[in-house]
Amino acid sequence: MTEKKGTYYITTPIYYPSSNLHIGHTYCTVMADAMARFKRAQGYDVRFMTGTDEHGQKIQTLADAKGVSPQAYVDEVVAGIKELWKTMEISYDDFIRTTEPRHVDRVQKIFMELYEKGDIYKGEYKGLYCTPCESFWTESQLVDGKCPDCGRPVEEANEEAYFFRLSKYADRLLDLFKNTPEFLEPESRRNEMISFINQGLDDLCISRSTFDWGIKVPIDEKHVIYVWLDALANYITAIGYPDNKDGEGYSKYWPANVHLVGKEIVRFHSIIWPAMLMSLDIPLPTQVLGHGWLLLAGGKMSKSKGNVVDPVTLIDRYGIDALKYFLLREYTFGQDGVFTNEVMLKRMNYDLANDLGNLVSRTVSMIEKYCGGLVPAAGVAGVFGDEADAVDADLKAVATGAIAKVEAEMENFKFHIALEEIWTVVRRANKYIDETTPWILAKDDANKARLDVVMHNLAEAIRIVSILIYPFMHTTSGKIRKQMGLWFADPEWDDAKTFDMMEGEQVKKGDAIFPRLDIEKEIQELEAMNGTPEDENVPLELKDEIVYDDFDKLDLRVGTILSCEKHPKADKLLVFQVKMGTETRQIISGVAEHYKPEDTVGKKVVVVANLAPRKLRGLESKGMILFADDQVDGKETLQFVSTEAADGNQVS
RNA sequence: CGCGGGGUGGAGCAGUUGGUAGCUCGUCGGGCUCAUAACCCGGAGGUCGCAGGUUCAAGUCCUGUCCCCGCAACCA
Repeated sequence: MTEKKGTYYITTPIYYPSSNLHIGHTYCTVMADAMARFKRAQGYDVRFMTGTDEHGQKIQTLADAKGVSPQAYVDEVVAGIKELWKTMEISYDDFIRTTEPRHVDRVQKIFMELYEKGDIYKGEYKGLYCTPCESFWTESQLVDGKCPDCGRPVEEANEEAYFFRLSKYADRLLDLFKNTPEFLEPESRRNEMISFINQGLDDLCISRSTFDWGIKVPIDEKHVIYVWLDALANYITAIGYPDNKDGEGYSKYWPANVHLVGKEIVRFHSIIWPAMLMSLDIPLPTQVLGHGWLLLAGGKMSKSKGNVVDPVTLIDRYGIDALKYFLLREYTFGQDGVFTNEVMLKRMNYDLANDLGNLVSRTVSMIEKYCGGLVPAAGVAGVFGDEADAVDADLKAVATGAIAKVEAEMENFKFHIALEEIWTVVRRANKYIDETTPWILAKDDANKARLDVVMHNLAEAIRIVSILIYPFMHTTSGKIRKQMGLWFADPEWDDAKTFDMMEGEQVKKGDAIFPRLDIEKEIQELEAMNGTPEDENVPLELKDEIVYDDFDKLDLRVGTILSCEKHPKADKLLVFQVKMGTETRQIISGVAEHYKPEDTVGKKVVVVANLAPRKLRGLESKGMILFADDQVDGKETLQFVSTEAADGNQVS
């Protein structure tokens, strides 16, 4: 029996259900799932949490636009998310939604705890307010002193708001990063956070009164609790805090072992969240891990480019296990990785079909052919000569030694190396077949004893592999075990330490575990599915509709770029002098990374000529040059929107 | 002089405390036929961004320098 260990609490972020999830979310959840299954296999009492963060203005706005209630809106999206996790066989123990009463109630209690500790105070959110837009803006966001959304004047206003004394915890947070470096990994993120704190922490605004889709502030019904307090708290409300401090949930599983998060939200999890916990005076999670992003060759995923990777499509074609294996094996935890169909398909073919699938296939065939389909008994050393003993011993050592390596790598979330370690066993077994040449042994009955030992050893190696891959690919593990005659029980993790456990199992050849893929053909078909079929007229995803009068407000003009230079005090800005008929004016654009200044001179462009002037890093910009997104050699870039018409002419 | 990360054979990456430069793919050649045209072996290919320095010894430490990528700021 695998011995019982302690508890292990792992979380994914709670995702924002403003739209369906993509492969990036899938990636994060797959990692958490693999770790949860791994820890369960090791004998830990695992709590694996995921969920959705459902409040906020954006949801409210989306729901309004669709003409449904916010709750109805999120209900639908969340149902889709749960469906996806079900399809992917994600083994979460609980799924928390921030709109659930259990969460709402506990967040309000947490708010009160913080309030009573004196860490929440009512203050004023000072800003410049645009009444029609109901929005606050900072000085730097304004356009010519006016609302950046509607262009109307703003007024100084103070919105009453509640604040959390984040600044109070700056020193303790710095100590945390210094004394407990493993709290946040990878190291690069930690350094970023330290420098962020050193720039000075402001208190955190934790309430809003400009929208109401949220949890009410218990002492002030005009306010709803803003996202951070609401969302981050899920990690403890989901297990019962503060209600059952003595119960099964919180007292058993807190502090969490790992919060797995994307690099974009590391800051909230490693600064705001610990500060909140310090204030509540409860222990901090052991570790926050920031993973990287999956990027596409053409840049980030976006629906308008038609390059969104839909996990469901891939699962339908290749299966859950192949996709999970690829995600975990291909990418280095913590670093960004580039997703391409070719990389994925090669991984699936080389590792899964060629190495693992073929190993099982050839072994089962031989046991059927040479041993009547029954796994022979173990052999002993010293019978078939030193050479035979040596290869046997090496195979055994590699196979039984893998578990310790896998465990060591998994401690550090090195999924890709852990899987690589397992594949050294697979490769060693394939090599063993070549070294022992069973098909030659089979030609002479005198070698039957040796042949049996060889087949036994191969069966053992495969059995061990089936255990080690179980946390990553449990379905595949089951398929292999069925073919090997081991289907009657779930794999016991610690059995991977022992050789010579099999004898007499009835093997049975089945379908290929991972059929070999025709990579060229698959790529073509995937691309065909992704691209919009020519004859289909699929509506674009657009911003809100406008009326003609809105358009008529724009005064677009043709201009010629006379000169261009880099903005002396900004990296991304170029300063253009544009001649539009009688008038030449200075326009600044944030396109320095796409154009060399000298290459733009003489180009004809279209300008929004009546846009209010605005200072950018000290220089005034009067108008806006139009650009179109483009891709050159797979890299995102911009193109001037150009025309041959004469300078100064109107565009309509 | 904002903060941080990185520059290693054609591609993508490993390289703890300094001691013969590894892995996967590709490529060239060979072996085998049990197996999903899969598997196994071998070769070629790198002055580890550049320039100095410390050391018996540096990809690994120090200094300088060039380039790339994140974060923060301005992206009308």
